[in-house]
Amino acid sequence: MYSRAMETRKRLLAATRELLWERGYAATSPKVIQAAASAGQGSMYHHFHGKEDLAVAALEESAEALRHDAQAVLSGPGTALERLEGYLRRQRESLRGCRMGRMTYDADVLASPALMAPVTRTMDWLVETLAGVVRQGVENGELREDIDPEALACTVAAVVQGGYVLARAHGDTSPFDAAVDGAVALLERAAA
Amino acid sequence: MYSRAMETRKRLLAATRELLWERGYAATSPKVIQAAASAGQGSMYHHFHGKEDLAVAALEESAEALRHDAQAVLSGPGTALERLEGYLRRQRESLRGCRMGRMTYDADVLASPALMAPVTRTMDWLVETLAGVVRQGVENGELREDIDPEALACTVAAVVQGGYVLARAHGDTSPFDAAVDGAVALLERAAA
DNA sequence: GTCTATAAAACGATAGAC
DNA sequence: GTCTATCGTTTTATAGAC
Repeated sequence: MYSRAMETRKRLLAATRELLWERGYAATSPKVIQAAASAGQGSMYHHFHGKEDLAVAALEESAEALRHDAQAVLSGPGTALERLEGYLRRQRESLRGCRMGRMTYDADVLASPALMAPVTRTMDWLVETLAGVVRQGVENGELREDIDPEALACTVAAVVQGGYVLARAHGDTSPFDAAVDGAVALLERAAA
Repeated sequence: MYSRAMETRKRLLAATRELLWERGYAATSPKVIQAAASAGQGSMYHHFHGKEDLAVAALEESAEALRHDAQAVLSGPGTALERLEGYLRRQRESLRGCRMGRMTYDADVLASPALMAPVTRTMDWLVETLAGVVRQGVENGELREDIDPEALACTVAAVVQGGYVLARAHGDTSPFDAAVDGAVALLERAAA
């Protein structure tokens, strides 16, 4: 899956990130990671202490990427409303779900503080960042004054996370897109 | 966990329903099901063809219960808006997540049409039922005419499913409650 | 740094006695 | 209907040669 042009350590991380997204932590065995990374068993245990250690490193990379992508939309140009809509509408592989959000339904992840840490940190950061955008909109007079920024931030983040679940249940991206359309329509009525 | 006053078959189903909710399918072994149901290995394989067969039966029971509960709120008394808010606000063990929704992140479930069927059917039913309530509200003149019932239904369902994910990521129910508060506030602005 | 061999445990299922 | 014994596989990790 990954060419040997990349260093073994990086190939292991890239393969793990992909497999964690696709199958979660518990369902991803060291063996399939090694196969996907074209690395032997010895290499994996040389570069990492074990499956958990490798997964934590991979999750932290994915968390960083997620924050980077969201940051680009949320602190980019445009009004607060435009940035919120941009976050909701930005291209997503909706059927694959959220790299972080999906971990909350993996029992092994829940049981490991080290694995949960990047998940909690990333989702908390996301909600706070969204709340900051809403707060700006309210202060600008762009959004109604009676809006609760923390609550609306959670709603927006939940629409995305829940949209993934609906799409995966349906086996098709359309429920994700519909959930976003509905949310955008509601948001536009919340303009001052 | 379950007293022997209940028949073995029912104890197996009750234990499986609980474990599927708590840990998902892949992470639930026949052994822990048997222990929780106070049933031997022989009993389990007498009453069911195997783990998958038992899980399908358990999921179908949980799906039925979920539809029953949602139906009670959504086709109960009150205006369309009151029923939608009732659905969003009704008591949920938000940290436990959704019995159906969580299955969409279990690789073994995704790979089995038999296990996916109740999940797909239930979520599709939920969205359609919510859309029916929205449609009534629009026809009543209770909700604005420019609302897309299918889209708003997906948004409402997504807020709940995503609220669970946020709550589990945060380790605390408050993001779920905040997401619902934000959604209710938006919905009230969509009144005609 | 990477390889192969090995190990202890857990998994899901089956066999056959009672 | 329920029990125990057993099977073949997979999992995660370690050992030790190269």
